[in-house]
Formats: sequence, C-alpha cells, structure tokens
Amino acid sequence: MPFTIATWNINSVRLRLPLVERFLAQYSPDVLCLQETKCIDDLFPAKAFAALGYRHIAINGQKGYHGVATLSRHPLSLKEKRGFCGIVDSRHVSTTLEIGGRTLLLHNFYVPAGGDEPDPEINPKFRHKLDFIAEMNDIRAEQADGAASVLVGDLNIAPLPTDVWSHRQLLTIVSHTPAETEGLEAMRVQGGWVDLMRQHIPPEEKIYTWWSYRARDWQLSNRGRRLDHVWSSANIASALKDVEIVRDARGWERPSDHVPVIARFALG
DNA sequence: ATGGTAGGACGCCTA
Repeated sequence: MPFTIATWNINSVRLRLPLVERFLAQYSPDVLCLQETKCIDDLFPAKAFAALGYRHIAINGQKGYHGVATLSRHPLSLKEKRGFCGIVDSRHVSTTLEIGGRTLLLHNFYVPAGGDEPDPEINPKFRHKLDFIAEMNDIRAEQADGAASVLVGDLNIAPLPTDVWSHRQLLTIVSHTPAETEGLEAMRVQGGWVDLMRQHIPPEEKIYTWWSYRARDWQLSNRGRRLDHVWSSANIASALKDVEIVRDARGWERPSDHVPVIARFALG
C-alpha cells in the first residue's frame, strides 16, 4: 500500500493557493502538511482543496501569524492542537489516519524561528525557541497502542553541517547554533524519531529546503538551509521508499521561501 | 559589517 506525505511552509496559504493547487495536481500526495498558513480557520480555503480531492482537513490557524493545516485524501481524526510554553500560538496539530491496515499518528509542527540574536539572555524569541524544542521532548514516536508516527514540519533548525551552505559561517546564526542543533538532535533521539531525509540522502550530501528571499539570485548564490523535516517512528522507517525535495517550487511564480518535501512509503 | 525581501494589515511586527 503506497503512502505519500508532503510538508511545505507556504508563507500565506491564501496568497499562494494557486501554487498549492499546482503542487497537489502534480504530485498528489495522500497528505499535505502546511505551515505558516497565516489565516484564521474561517478564512482557510478548504473548498479549493476539497475540489482537488483533499476533503479531510485539520486546521490550527490564527490571525496574521503562524498557522498549520493537514490536508488529506483519506479520513483524518483530529487528535490535538497543542500549545507550547504556555502560549496559544498555532504551531501544532496532530491527527490520526488509517492506511494499509495500520494507524498513523501525524504531527505537523511550526517551530518558532527565534529572532536574530542567538543569546537566550537578551533575546526572548530565542529563549522561546529553545524552550519549545525542550518541551517537544515528550512527543514520542512509539505509541502504546503500536501505532506508527510521522512528525513533519518547519522546525526552523538545520541540524547537520551539511544542512547549511556554510557550517562555519552559520554557527552563530539562529537556525544552526549548537544550542539549537544539539537540542533538536537530543529531542529527536530521545523521542525515538528517525530523520527520514537523512536515511534516504547520505549525511555527506548538502541538502536545503529553504532559500532566503533576500538573495539577489537564490539559485546563483545557493545559500540554502534544511529547515523542513520528515521524521518517523522506527517501525515504519523501513517502509520508506523515497524522499523528494521539490527544489523547482522555489522558482515558481511568487514562491514561498520554503519548498515541499515528499516522503513515499510502501506500507503493509 | 551591513542590508537585502516578503506577508499581513495598515504602522510595524515577524520571518
């Protein structure tokens, strides 16, 4: 039973609805997890996605900022919209779905970016980011009922040296500081999560999912970072067939600064 | 060392 899940920080789902429609038509994943939807639930373009076969939607939106949504061709059950660090920001939604005779628990995350100053003592946004990933420690891959788990999203951290264009130059840049990369890796390992992008693509190889809007020419400078991730529990990691980074999407008309990442499984 | 661009909502915050 094939199963395909994609994740994409869309940077306004309403502005970029035509891009999402193009992506869904071209790649038709079973599930698409969006981040930075930037709209309240009432304004989410659910009908447009239903028309493309994505009739099952779990949304956790807010006005203007953040916001996550999980779109599916298959029935979804909403499990939780979790707040972190005692803040009601829309940064997480979890759902379950039945596929290939098994239950999948899907976590869709948008981790705080953390601001520019990489010092938690003087930058409360960086403090919040570190606290957020520490609190993610209790999101576990293994479930008591034997369900498999997938965790995707914009984690706003590039953990490996090969996840950035220059390891040396980015060590003091928020997204690649040791406090963040070590915190995220500790959380991933403690939670029992497998980094599926790195299971499929050797860690020696540079891979990026985000290129800044501020470059004159994103392709020419190619100063990317791997900020978007697809993780799973060990019990379905062995069913992974392929990971695809849709780099082309960065060159589409009025693009997001992030591109979609797709994981394909053969379940059951 | 600095500033560069983009979105939401309409002055300025966030990325």
